[in-house]
Amino acid sequence: MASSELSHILNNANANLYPSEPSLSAAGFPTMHRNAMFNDIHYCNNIHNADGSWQQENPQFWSRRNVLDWIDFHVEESKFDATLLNLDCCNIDGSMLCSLGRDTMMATFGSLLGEKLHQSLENLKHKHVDDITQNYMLNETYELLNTFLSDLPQSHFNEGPTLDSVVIQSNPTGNKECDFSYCNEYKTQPTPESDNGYESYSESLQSSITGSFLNPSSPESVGSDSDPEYTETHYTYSPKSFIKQEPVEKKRRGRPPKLGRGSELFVENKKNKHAPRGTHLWEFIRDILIHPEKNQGLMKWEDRRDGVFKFLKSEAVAQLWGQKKKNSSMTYEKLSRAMRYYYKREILERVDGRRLVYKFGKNSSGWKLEELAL
DNA sequence: GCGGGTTTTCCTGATT
DNA sequence: AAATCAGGAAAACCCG
Repeated sequence: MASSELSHILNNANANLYPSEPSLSAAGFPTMHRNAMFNDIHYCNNIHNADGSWQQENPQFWSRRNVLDWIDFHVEESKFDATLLNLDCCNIDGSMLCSLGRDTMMATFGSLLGEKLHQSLENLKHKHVDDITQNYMLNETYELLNTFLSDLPQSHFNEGPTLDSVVIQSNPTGNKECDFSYCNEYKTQPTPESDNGYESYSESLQSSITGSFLNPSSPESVGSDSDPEYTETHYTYSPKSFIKQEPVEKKRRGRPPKLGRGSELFVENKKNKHAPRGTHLWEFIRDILIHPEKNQGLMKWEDRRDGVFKFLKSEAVAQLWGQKKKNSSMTYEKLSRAMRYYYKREILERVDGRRLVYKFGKNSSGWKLEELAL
């Protein structure tokens, strides 16, 4: 940690220990009697918070500087004596911070500050997970609407504006490169001074969840998703519904779906191309986990070393998997059945008694820190 | 075309 | 009560 940053913390803390204007923060509003949620989400103007970007960013993606700013804010607010801080513990990035449990937090920062930090972190995590869910649903709606509009017979609407043009026109930056799909998950931009080698914002956008996960990093998965042979789905419009129609009628993979689960209105497109080689489910899951900057709160490591992980947004992950396999009817229930088959092959190990928690087994690879370091 | 591997789909029943 | 887990069965699809 840079010594300037240390002194930054200590100075701020000391200034609060011996304030010239008691009970007023630098921003001029009382620091007492505000709940943690309010502080974390709505406070924006504290001048001590030199960078401030931690407030809008998912804690998973915080830089070391963000973590420091966040600790600084809470040290300052709780009038904690910063000289008691083990400063080595502050030199971590967001993903490491998020892996600390409540007990570790208390042991590291003391029961008072530790509890406060833990609460704050949980609030911020939940806030961002909720954002992701909302955006995910928004994006789905967008895609449906957009496909619907673009495939309407032109005589009906006389070449009216597409959803894209509407969205883009209302976007002051006019950045047409920004594919709406999943990009909204990046509601806020990362800090320009990002110090940990994360991708730039635009790069993140371009390789947004869809793109990046469709190009798994494992050797087996190379080029797995740049399928030029992607066959477009066609739709017909009728006053009652709009129905996807395959150019060539092919049977759906797996047991024939039973009619009656929404299939009357929306006949799913069926796979009409080979699933790319190497796009195994466990690799897809692994790649979400090893790219925390793109993970967006979908999954998290429970025990990084042992390969224990948890689904945070099980249905969202299933939808992504379905999107990758061009199967919009994928659900967590089906995905989890495939996951359970991995137990026998020891690609996964069972984790008893914990919902949505799995563990990589000895026949999986590419997730261990040592492997990734290579 | 065949067979093995890997899902996908559906299902029943149990557990949390 | 709803979500999740467990695992059997059957089928689809890929690949060698």
